[in-house]
Amino acid sequence: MNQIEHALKENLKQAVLKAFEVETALEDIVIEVPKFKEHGDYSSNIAMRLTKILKSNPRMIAQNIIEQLDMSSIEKTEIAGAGFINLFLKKDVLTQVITTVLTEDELYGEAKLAHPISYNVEYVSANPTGDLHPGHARGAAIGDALTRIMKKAGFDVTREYYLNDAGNQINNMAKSLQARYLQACGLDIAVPEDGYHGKDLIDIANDLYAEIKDEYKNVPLEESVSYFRKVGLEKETEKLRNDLKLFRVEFDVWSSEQSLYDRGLVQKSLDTLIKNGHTYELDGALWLRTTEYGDDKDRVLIKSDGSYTYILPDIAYHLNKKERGYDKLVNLLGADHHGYIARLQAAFMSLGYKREDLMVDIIQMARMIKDGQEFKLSKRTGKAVALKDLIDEAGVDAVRYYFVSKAGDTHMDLDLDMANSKTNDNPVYYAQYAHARMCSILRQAELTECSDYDLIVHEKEIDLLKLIADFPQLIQDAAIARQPHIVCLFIQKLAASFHTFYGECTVLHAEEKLRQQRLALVKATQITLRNALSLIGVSAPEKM
RNA sequence: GUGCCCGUGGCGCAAUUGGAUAGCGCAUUUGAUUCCGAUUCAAAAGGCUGCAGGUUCAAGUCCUGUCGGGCGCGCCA
Repeated sequence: MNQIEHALKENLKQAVLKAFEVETALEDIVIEVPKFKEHGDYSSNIAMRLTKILKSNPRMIAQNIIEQLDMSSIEKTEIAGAGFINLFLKKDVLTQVITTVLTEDELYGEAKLAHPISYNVEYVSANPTGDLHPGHARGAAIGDALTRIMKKAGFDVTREYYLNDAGNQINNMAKSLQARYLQACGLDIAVPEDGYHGKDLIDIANDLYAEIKDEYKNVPLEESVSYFRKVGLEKETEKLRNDLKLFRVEFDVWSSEQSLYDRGLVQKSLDTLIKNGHTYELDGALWLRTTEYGDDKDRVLIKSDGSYTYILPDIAYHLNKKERGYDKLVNLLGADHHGYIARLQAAFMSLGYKREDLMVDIIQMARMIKDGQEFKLSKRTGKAVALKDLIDEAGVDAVRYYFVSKAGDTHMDLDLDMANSKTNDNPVYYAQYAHARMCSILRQAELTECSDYDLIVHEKEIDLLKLIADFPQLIQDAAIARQPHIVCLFIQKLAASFHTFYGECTVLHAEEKLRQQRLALVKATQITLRNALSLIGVSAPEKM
């Protein structure tokens, strides 16, 4: 319906020009699908928006506009409410979408942009020090769906994971793994207080012991720690990749923090900040004047002992992303790090970049519910709920769908019992079942192309058509707003609309000509639903 | 103490980013299948959008205050 909407907007624009000799930008003409069918297939509030300029009452303006409309694709118009212009389309404008969908197939909904903006989208970026927890899982599901949607919308997207493989937390991980290894050797060594107490390190240590036995048992701790650092990093990173892959989440680029040091980029960004005059020395430390750009206090870059704080490599990382040529950077950040946004953005601007080129979206924490009780999710207590546990409990499809179906900035519960249910109360199965139903119908009949769809007139058929036709625009909306849950809402509506249609309109038992046209409609619905599900990374089974 | 996020029928969430009568699912009550997959459909009931002001043609949405919940507030990462 991109095309239909575009044509309507152009139509309205010309009508406004003819009626009032006022030039309006196409993007200022807003048309929408009304909540209520009685309000037409589309409606526009353009008359109300023009009241200020024209100093006239909106219904009068609306009247003048509709008199100038090109009616070739419009059945009728109405003025309603405070001055809405409601547009009712001719039937064949809607039915032609069937042909479009059947022709484009898996490409239906996809947009091609002549000059796409390039986006770098970073998400998850969990430290390689333990298992992924549900908060990471939510970020992974949303980030993956978002990037699929943005790509479908025609954006140039790179999916990126920032691997914090340097810094204190890695040393802590190394010492913790070292302790676990020595425990495996039979020694009574405690994991450091500020170390990582998760079960994953025990598993890695046991595997390691099986492999190398006592090789490092009697090596002085200071000497062997670098070994455990290296091995721990490798194993933890591998585990991250595998878990994410199991969750159908993959990245185009894995960026290493350590390599920022190795390539001198940390030093370079430090030099830039100093050169730009955004730093000062105090109490033997070097500070970044982030308050200059709205942070609530300045931040230390170099501690008085000469070592760097964590923010410095992060600054280098963002500099590096911009220097790789991306127009826009998007970060999906866990809500527990929201306090970090202001200083990151301030640092970004200190490098000379524009605030709007770094967009940070918060992914709220999620509570896991099982048997009516909450799972606690602490990575360091050793009693963590991991991504893998979730997959075992409810399956990849259900977990992904649940996370994506709620807006990222809302606090949500994931009820694992519901995610396991195979009935109407589970939106994933509801949509998948609809898809299987469509495939079942299509299996039982030969589909032939129809030259026109004159018999598609039933109210439920038209409802389906409108949804299908809206899909391309919906993808644009979801991509621009960075709100993948919009696609899930669409999936629910489409599935529900199909089930209703199914109840009221027989396909296989209809008279031959109608049967063919309805088959084509079912096929178009099936393609659209499948394409929508694939944007969420959820399978569209042909049988269940 | 201070900053950010969230308060929408019993529960979980929507609301086309300021638009028309606040929707959907679950749960509750009632109906529908000799027929394309009942993992389905139809219907009823359920609301002063936490509270109080304000902004305008129009507020769940924006502003101010207030109450409640979550998360931050290191020369940790």
